[in-house]
Amino acid sequence: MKAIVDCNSFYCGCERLFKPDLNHKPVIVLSNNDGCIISRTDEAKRLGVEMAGPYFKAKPLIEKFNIATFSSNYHLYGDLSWRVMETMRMLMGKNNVEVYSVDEAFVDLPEFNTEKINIASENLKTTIEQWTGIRVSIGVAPTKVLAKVANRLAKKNKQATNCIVILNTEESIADALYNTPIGDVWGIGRQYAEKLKEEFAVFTALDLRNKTEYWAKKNLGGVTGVRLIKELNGEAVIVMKDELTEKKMIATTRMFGSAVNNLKDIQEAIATYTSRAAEKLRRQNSAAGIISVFVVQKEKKFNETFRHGMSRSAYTILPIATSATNELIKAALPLIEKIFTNGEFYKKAGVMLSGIVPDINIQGNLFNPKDNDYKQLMMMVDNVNFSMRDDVLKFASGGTKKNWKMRQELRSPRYTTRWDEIKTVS
DNA sequence: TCTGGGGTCCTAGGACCC
DNA sequence: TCTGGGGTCCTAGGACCC
Repeated sequence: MKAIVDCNSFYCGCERLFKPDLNHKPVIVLSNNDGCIISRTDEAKRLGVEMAGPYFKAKPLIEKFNIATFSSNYHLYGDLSWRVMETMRMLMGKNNVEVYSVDEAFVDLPEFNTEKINIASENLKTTIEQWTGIRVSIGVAPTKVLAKVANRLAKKNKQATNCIVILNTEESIADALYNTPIGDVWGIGRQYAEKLKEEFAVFTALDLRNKTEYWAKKNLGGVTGVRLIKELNGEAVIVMKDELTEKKMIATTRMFGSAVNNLKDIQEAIATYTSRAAEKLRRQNSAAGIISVFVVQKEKKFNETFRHGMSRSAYTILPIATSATNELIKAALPLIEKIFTNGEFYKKAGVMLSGIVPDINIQGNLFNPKDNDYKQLMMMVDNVNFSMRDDVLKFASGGTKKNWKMRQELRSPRYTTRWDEIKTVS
C-alpha cells in the first residue's frame, strides 16, 4: 500500500506555529514578490480567496475580512519541512519515504491488514503533529494515484475523517472515484479536463477508470495516460523513486521587485542566481555542461491592451562541466550582454543549468592543485553559508545594493534558522 | 524500371505537478 | 502599478547513420 502524507495549508501552518492567535482565523501566504496567493487556510478559502489568484485582486477582500497576510519565508518553511520529513523517516524507515514536494511525501506501507494500517496512519499523523506542530492529512490506497484521491477526500472532510482516508476495498475505491471530479485527478490538468468533459463525457475519476488503455494511449498523452488508467485500476506502475536521484536541470529565476533597465543590475542579479544554482548543483555532487540565461521584458501598453513582454535567451556549452560558481558566472555574464537591449525595461531574469553529470572530481584532483583549491574554496563557502543559513560569503559580482531585489514586505521572522530572529516570550 | 528499413540523437514544445 | 518559481516526463520531427 502507498500513503501520501500532505501538510494542511503548509505555509500558513508554519506561520501559525509562531502566532497561535491566528489559529481558526483566515491566513494567506504570498508568492515571491508578493505576486499571488500560494497558500490559504480553510477559513480564507471560505471567505472566497482564490488559490493562485493575484494578490492585488484579492486585496479588497483581504482588507474587508482582515485576513492575516504573509510574504513567503522560505527559510522557515524549508526548516519545518525538513523536520516533518525527518520525523517520517524515523518512524517509517528512511528508504520507505519519498519526498515529493516541500509539503508532501509518499510512504511505502507493508501489506498490513486494515486495522494495522489504521494504527500506523494515526500514529504517523499524531507524532508529526506533536513533534513539529504541523498538521497533516493522510491518504492510503494500493497506488499513488489512488492515494492522492484518498488524500483529497481526507482534506475535504477533515472533521468526518480526522484527516485520514484509507481505500482498501473495491467498494470504497469505486465510491471515492465517483466523488472525485475529473479535474481533481492527479495528472489531469486544465487542458485534459476540458477535453475529457467535452469530447468524451468523462466527468469523474470513475468515468475515467472505465476507459480502456488503448483509448488512453490515443487520447490522453500516450504512455502517460495508460499509466494513469492502470493506477486508477489498482495496478501500481508509478514506482517509488530513489531519494538520491539527481536533478537533470537546475534553474534559479526571479521576477525583479521593479523593472530594471540597466545592464549592470541585470548582471548582478544573474551572478546572484548563478551562485544559488551552483549551490544546488554542488549539493547533489554534480557538474553542469551547459548554462543558459534568459530575460523577460516588461509588458507594454499597446492600444489599451497589454502586450506580453518578450523573452530572450542564450546559452553556452562549457568546455568542461563544472560546479564552480566563479566559472559559471564567467560564462553567464557575456550571455546577458548578448540578449540585453539598451533602453528596454526588464521584469524577470533567470539562469538554467543542464547537461548535468556527476562531478567526478568532487574529492579534488591530486594532479591539478588549482582545481583542488577551488573545490576547497567552494566547500568552505557552502559550509559557512549553510551553517549561517544565509549568504554570509558571496561573489562581488552579485552586487551589494540589489536594486533588482524582489518585494517581500510582509515576511515573518526566520524564527528557526536565525538567532537574531528567534521568538522571544515575555 | 526505380528509391528500404531500422535506428540514434537532439531539440522544441506541450502538458503536468506543487 | 499589479499575476511565482522550480521542476518532470513525453512526443514529434529533423538530421544523420548504415
